Amino acid sequence: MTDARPVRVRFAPSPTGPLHIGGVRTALFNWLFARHHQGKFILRLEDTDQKRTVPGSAEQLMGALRWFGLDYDEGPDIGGPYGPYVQSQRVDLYQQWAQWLVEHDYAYPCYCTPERLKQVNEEKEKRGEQSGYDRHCRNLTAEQRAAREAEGITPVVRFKMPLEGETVVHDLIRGQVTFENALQQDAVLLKSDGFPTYALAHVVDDHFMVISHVMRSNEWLPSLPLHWQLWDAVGWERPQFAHLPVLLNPNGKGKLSKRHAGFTQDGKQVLVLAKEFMDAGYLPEAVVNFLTNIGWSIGDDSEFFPVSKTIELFDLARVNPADSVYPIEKLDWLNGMWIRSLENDDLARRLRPVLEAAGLEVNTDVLLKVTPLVQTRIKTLNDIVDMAGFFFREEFQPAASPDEVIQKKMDAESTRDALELAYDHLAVVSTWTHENLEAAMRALAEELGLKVGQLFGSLRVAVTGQQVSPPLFETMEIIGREESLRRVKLAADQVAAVE
RNA sequence: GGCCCCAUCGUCUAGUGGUCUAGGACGUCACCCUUUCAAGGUGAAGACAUGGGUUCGAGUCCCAUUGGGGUCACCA
Repeated sequence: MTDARPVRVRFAPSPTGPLHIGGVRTALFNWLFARHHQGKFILRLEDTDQKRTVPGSAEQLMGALRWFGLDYDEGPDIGGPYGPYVQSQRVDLYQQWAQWLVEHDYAYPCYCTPERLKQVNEEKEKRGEQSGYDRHCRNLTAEQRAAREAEGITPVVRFKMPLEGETVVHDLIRGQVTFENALQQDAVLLKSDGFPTYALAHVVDDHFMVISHVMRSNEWLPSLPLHWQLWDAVGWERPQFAHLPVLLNPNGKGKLSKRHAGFTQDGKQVLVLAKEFMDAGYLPEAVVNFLTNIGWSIGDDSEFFPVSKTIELFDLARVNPADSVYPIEKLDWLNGMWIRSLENDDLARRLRPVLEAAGLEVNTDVLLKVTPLVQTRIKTLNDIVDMAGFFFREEFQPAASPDEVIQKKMDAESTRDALELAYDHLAVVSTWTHENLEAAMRALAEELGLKVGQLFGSLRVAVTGQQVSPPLFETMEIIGREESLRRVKLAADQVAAVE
């Protein structure tokens, strides 16, 4: 890159609803690029469509970016030297430049009604021609314009696309792309409500905000010739462009969307919204790590690494131009990797709100002891509720059925006997440590001619109420002698009832 | 349909003309470890879409075909 301008990139979403994971990815790549080059990452809100703007979504969006660690240097809520960073607050600027374009014959007012536009299209279709505006108002005389104005029609402003030749654009990821001008449209720049369209607004803003690189999803590539010509018309120095590959639906069809995402093989719903990832118990580090491995690779075969490493090595040249189905199954793996990499108190700190949200009362001492036990066993933070919620429940919930206590090749009677003997042996264990407990129970299993799996299995269900749990004796150690014994007794009685 | 982009295991990817009988990861399967479940260890199956060129030599370059995606708004 020979561009000497300081790196300034932006993420420019429109606050029209919840943030999509694809948006997070676009933001992430911009952020990585900025951080790698010690440049600035800017957040700009593109709220020029009054009808679609939904209140509160801007705040949610900013919250999500922060949750993912994508801090911006300039933005709506923090300001900056080139503000305001909300397009609805810059309408005068766009109108001024729309006016300038008209005065310099790069654009023209168009008085056509939506009805006429629709009619033109239908007729063209009937004749088998390409659809599109017929440029009816492009060559109106001053008198004709005056007449329309006199009728009280508020025009839109359309760009005068060159009628001949071609526009050769340059994309950092794909190289040169050539478009035929005759096939382009005279796009609307300023709507009749006085607000600009994306084409005008982003060019004006990118210029006045001194944006050096425009990195956006490749859905924008087809409109690049229009933007390219617009930059030429106003005569400003163009930023460099990079059109990022998009995320595709895992179920095969189309770009990733809430509507069509579907379910994975194991029946889990495919997550699409940023908030869904936040709520599902994923670590921001894991989601960021996950996203960096799609369409970009670090180059050395590793896939689990901190974002600091990504910043260090991030390079647009390594961005894969092909779209990709997002490998959602890797997220669980990466999340597990990240969970296992956390220090105990850090993991405990993140686990606490999950337990509290499930209505459990969290004792810090217990949590700190439970955390290492679940660390290799949970894929998401939320998994702790099912795996170890019993540590924090007010009242013990025994297994739903005594059948769960009874292990294979055993019956109610032998199980009850084993449990009662276990009770006696546990009651006299010298010091209540998991080592002592395990030694005592192994001895008992041998004495009874049971496999450890049989005895331990019954005890596990007795003590935890679950077939799957953290290691049995560590669990009993945390629960304590009295409560453990009570539960063993309870299970023995429960089994006895079916004899 | 027009235009544009893209094309390596099921999926994410490495691969920038010879080191590719194509490497890694997730997932899957098997075995080991093991008190359940995980984690961990070992191993297995699994891909250059097709057809033409260019070249001494092509996964890598060119063309076509096929397939996929995007886009054709007074939405971004």
